[in-house]
Amino acid sequence: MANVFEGEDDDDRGLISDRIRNALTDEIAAGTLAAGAALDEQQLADRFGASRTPVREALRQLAAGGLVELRARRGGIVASMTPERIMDMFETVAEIEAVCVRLATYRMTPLERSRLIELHDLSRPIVEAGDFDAYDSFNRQFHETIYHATHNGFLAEQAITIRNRLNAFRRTQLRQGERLSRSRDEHDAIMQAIAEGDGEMASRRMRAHMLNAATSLSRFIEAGKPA
Amino acid sequence: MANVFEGEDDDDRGLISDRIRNALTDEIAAGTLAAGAALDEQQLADRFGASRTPVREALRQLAAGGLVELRARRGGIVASMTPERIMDMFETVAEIEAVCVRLATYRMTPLERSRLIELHDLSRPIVEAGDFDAYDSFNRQFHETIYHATHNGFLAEQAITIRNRLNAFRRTQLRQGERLSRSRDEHDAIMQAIAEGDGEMASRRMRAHMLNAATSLSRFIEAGKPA
DNA sequence: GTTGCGGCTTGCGTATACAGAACGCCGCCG
DNA sequence: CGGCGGCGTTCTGTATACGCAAGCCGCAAC
Repeated sequence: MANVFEGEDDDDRGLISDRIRNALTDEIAAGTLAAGAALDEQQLADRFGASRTPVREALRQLAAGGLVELRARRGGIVASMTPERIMDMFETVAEIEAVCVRLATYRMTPLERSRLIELHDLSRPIVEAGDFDAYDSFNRQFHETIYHATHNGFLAEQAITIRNRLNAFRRTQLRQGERLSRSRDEHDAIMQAIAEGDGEMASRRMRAHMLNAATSLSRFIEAGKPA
Repeated sequence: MANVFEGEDDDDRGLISDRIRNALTDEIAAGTLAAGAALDEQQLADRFGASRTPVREALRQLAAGGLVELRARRGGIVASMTPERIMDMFETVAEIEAVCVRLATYRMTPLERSRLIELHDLSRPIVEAGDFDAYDSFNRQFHETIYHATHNGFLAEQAITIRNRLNAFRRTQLRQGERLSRSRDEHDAIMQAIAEGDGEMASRRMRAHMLNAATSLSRFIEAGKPA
């Protein structure tokens, strides 16, 4: 959304502040940095071999993203991501996706529609091969295509932003082949509703689809870490 | 949302970077700083009698809020808020509000329900008196009460954030008494749907309510400035 | 006349330095 | 023995300095 980064997702290249931000994001998501942990600027600067300035920028960006909390003159701490909060985020993204697919159903151009169908067809061999990484990539494309088909740039940005935020906590991805084919089946049902021009139906199915994915993950979260 | 500031809304006090941020926010919203205007860090630092460091922090925060755009090594410009983009924002907030009221209908506690009814009743004398400022304040409370009644903290934060973003461009508020009573009537219809426990109905009515307010404003925006 | 190259200028990204506020600790007093 | 106040440390907030990358303009060559 707001932050316009170059095409870089690789580290080790580009702005140091971005590298620090990415590293901290990973560590927070991985739980290496526990919730509530104090984030000392000087300390982080030393760790990354940089000065405090880029560390500060990284912290500000993370604060904007909700990963850290900044108290005036008392430094930053890792935001506490309770299981409840993560579930709230899942529900929110599910609702937003539901809105997106409803609007997209009514507004997508024939070109966008064929592009989506093409994408969806492409996912069949991926599921059959059980290629998780490929499916993840496809899945992202699939949903983002829907975002853009709303023809509402702002809404699309919001959806992508929240989705990315959530992805930070999704490293423990589902690696069950079963979930893969179920996901595709759900996509299929959504596609059908879109084809029939029934936005409301597509919306309900999308919401269910997202919540299914969420509850599959929730077990890990519940069992994983209390905070 | 993410940025936790002290209770301060007054300027002239507290962190300099916050003062700069507030000042720039006001100027951008007021149109003093036109869309696309270059934001030179040194220049701004001189204007505010500060150094570049707090200016940078302010710009980063504004970028996170979407008010300015930062291109790497090419400085910042005021984000171009086209009428289309503002309408997109209105539609997005309308959809999110619709989601909120649906969830709230199904989840609100009796206490929250009575609180909302109480609030709604309070708005009648305000409308009759034609007190725009008071209605604005009430309206904010009304909607935020609904957000919180979703019992989804994250969703509530998102709703408030987007609503606040939009408010920056709402200085040309509607000052028509007619709109006031229409707004209250629409609230009334929403309340009725909530009372009947019909979340879908409440959702549709909320969406219509928000879009009504948006189209009322759009004339000003269209007529006002092209960018 | 047009196009490509090279130096110059501007301003961002980062580093370092200084001042003030918050927290902890120790000693003193009740 | 416990509470309170002063002092020191530590870390944030801000200021200043430096290097480099990108844009721009002019000149020269074709």
